[in-house]
Amino acid sequence: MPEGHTIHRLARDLNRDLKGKCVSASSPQGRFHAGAKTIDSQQCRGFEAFGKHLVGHFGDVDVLHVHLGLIGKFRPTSGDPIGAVRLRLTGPDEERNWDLRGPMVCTVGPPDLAESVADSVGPDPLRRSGKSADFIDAMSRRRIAVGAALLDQKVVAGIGNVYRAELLFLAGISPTTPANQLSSDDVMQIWDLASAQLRQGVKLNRIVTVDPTEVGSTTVRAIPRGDRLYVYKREGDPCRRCATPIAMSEVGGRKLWHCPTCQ
DNA sequence: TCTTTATGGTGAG
DNA sequence: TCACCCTAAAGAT
Repeated sequence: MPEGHTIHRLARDLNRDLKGKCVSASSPQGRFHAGAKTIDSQQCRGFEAFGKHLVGHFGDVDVLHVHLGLIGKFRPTSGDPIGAVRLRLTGPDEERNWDLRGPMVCTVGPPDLAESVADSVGPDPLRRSGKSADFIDAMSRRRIAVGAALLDQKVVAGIGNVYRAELLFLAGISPTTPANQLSSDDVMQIWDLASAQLRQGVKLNRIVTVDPTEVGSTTVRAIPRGDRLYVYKREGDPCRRCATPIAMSEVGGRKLWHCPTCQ
């Protein structure tokens, strides 16, 4: 489930378990022997997220870079490794492991690796350094559809296919509007919504964009699966606000859902 | 139980 | 534009 919120949450959880601790690292699957050996038995100095990129600091000079891609998982487990575990990290609690499977990227490099990862993406609304001005500037330079621009990690870091659809619904913007033709109010609204929604995603460890009162719940946590989103994967279902059937199209090479009336 | 699909991104052609 | 990476939940049977 990797959009930006997942990675920021992962960094937080990994820090709670491993930051400041001596960590053992291994590659049960075998494809990351050298990298695991490099960070093995070193002190974990902390993890941080840049959009969908996870960066871990070990010892004085070693940097771990992980990108989960579409199918990667990095989860706490116990017992023998199951399946192809690329990297296993274990802290002082030897019964608890963090197992990485199916990542798109898993490398270890020198200190400037962290910098190059940070520089490879645009502003991240979940980081203090993520500035709305950079987002506004990037949007003004794109003639492509806003629905495509929001998937470009150079424009804004951390938004994926679920959030782009949901944010555009919340903002009431048609996905095919050229990014550089949006009003400055619309662009700022998208940024603020992204910031708030991703932050909630980190807190809940899941994507919930609907207002609980609109689906008969009292809290966001009580919303049943299937009622948590406004448009994503709801083709043909009635819009939660106007009952117009949700439409599906392809924008930026990926499926995008929207309400033709509300947007 | 098997098949399909996916919240991502790269690199070849 | 498409194959690929190669997990795992959801859907089909």
